[in-house]
Amino acid sequence: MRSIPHTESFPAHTPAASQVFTTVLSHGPLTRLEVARRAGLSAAAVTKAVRPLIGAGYLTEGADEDAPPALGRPANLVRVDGGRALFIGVKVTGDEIIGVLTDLCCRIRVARHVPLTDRDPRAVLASISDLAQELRTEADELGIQVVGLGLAVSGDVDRGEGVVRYSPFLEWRDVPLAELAAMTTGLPVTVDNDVRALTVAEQWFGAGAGLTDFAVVTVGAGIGCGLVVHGRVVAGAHGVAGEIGHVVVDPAGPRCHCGNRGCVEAIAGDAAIVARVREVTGVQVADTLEAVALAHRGDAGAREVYARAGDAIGRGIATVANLLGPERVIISGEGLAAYDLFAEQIRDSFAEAAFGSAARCDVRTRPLPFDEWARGAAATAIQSFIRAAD
Amino acid sequence: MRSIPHTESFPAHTPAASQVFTTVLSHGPLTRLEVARRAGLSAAAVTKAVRPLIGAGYLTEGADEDAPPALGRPANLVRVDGGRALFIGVKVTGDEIIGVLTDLCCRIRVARHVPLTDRDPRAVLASISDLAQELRTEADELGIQVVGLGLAVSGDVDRGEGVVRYSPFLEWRDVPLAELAAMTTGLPVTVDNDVRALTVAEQWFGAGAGLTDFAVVTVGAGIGCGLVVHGRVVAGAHGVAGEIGHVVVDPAGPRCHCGNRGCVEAIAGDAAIVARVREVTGVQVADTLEAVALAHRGDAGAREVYARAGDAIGRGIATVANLLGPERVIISGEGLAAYDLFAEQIRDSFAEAAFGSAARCDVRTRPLPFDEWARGAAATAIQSFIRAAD
DNA sequence: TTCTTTCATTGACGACGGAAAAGAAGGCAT
DNA sequence: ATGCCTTCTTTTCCGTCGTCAATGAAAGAA
Repeated sequence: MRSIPHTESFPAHTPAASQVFTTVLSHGPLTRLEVARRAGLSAAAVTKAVRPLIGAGYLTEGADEDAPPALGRPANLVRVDGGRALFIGVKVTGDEIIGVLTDLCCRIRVARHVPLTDRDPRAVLASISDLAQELRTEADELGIQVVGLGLAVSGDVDRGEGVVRYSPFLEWRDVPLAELAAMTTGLPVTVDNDVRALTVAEQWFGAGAGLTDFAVVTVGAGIGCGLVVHGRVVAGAHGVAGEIGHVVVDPAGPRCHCGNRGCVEAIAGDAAIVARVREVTGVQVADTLEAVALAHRGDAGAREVYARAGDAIGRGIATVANLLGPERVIISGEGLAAYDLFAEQIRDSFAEAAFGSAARCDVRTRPLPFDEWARGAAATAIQSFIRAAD
Repeated sequence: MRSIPHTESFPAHTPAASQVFTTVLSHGPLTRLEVARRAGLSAAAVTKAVRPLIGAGYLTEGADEDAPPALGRPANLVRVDGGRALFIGVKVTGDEIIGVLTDLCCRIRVARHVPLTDRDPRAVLASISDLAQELRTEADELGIQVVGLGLAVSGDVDRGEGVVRYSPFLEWRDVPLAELAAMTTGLPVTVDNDVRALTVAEQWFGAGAGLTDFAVVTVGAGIGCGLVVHGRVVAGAHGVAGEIGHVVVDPAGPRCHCGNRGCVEAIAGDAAIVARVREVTGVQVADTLEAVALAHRGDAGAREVYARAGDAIGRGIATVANLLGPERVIISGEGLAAYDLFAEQIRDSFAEAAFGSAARCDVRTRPLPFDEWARGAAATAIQSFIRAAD
């Protein structure tokens, strides 16, 4: 979180105002009274907090058209005007960067992706700037100002300082990305870990809205996990948290790139699945798509590999549930394309390995469009924008 | 947390006052300025918060006798007057109850334990009442009032409601223990899970003081874990949290009473160790004491069993570290008597299984006197006493 | 029309914490 | 000794925030 340039500031100067706004943001149109109830404030406080926000155009007011006629004065719903401001979210991977233009409600307006050929910070920065500029042009056409840029990078990221401490995929160490991007784009920049960014998006705009304790598990090339405890995203004292991918579920399992054996990722990560399918079936599948196709054609060996992956993921989730007791676990990720192949096994293994009431945790899935990661980045930018007032 | 009877109330009506008091409580005597710095308040606010607390006798003021003479006006240290109020903490196990009388600084003044023959809630309640009465007599002799009672029970406990939802060892279900104990003792009663209570004690008075993210791991008959994330003890949405004992570290391991294989507890719990030592060595050791003795005499088989237990615990801790990235892990428990037997293996396995920077987590041990569990219960009572003002 | 119900607003009020300045209590230098 | 300096502490003033309780507004119901 760093905001050198001044674009536009959010008029929520009090804790109550912030709380009111985020309540409306996460829980759709609400009456002022309902907002008060949810935010634990008095109705008067809400009225006062809402006024300047409506004045500045961030909130709008309107009756609920299709509401059943009820007794008493009709309610006036307060909602966020998504079109009041735009944000850019960019996810940087090892070989491409994905950018989205979202509104204040984190709805994607435009999505773009460009390949990345050079991982040098300066080259990546240039690509980010170009993409951001392109999206700003789109924003200009909509006639709405872009007021924040969020960047999501995998690895150890210090959001507070805006520094990428270490990113294995990009081979970066201590890159002050927020500062650099702020200089080239002139926007307030927020940098965060990709999984945490996705978790923020779920917390504010997704299946985690309103929950104080939940987990997001991403299945794909790597297996990641974002945790929300006591209503806040867990960052870890040393920058590491949510490393469900490197939880060991079988000490006798295959070796992982982290040096251990039987990590979840070493069994259920894309590379592991492809390698194992080749090994078991003898078919030289090139990637997950082919592996999935093989399994879908009914190949017993391939299906077995997916079942084992599901088992590993289910055990990993059970471990999270046993330790933290979240209300919900949201499974997402590119790997979800193969979800039918391991869904059952995930549930079975989870139910088996979850201890006592931990099994009551609501495990659900959520499709992950290719631009969802970038949307997560935008969500962090929105978060910073709203909190910048503090 | 429930306080039907009115004994005495704590005069901290503002958030700042609470924060100031807990800061002084956790960080020993401090100057007002230092308190302000640590609590994130202005010096003026501290002065104002401290006055009524001194007036009510909870805080005292005094110069630091053995301080090196420094420039400027000498500092006036503020400290908690431990003798201002007493608390009773009781840990209820399946076969005995342990009670302690502590002061406001959670220093143990008197400790007692009595065997428990009947696990029926009424019988247990009677024993608790008797023990509490006995300790109150001691308190009367000291001329200090007892202002709170804390009860620690293993299992699923709802602290907010003061209800023991389910305790396997006691075979209790939905026992409104706080209400019952409040009626018979006339004291405000706090009921909490035993491991969480111990964690509260560490957070306020032990190795967790000042940390916002740490874990307490208890090694003994069971393997438990208390977690503090974002400065608050994790309770779990469904009452379950910190079940490190049922994290599976080896799917091919021995069967656990929970139904799975290779849980940490099934490898490193007291019963598991005794059983395994018998199996490996052929010596029919009766309990952990004999098993430890055998290992200390150099029996290779027994030592191997302990090493394996250490490995399981180390892996379990690594899992916690990978998921939450705590600043510190505090290992404690009755099993610590055998610590020399598995310490090395815990460290090795932790270092091996911890991912990246998670290994930087400070893993330390802390001896656990027999009455420490009860002290944890007292700590929760102290916490409730201070917070009751809110 | 008037009452009832529910939602929303207003204005007075009190509490809380911060800023800044003054005060207090010592050492140190001249 | 006297005054200055440093550091800790207190005081006073003030702005902010959020609640309370009363009032207003907008419907349907009697």
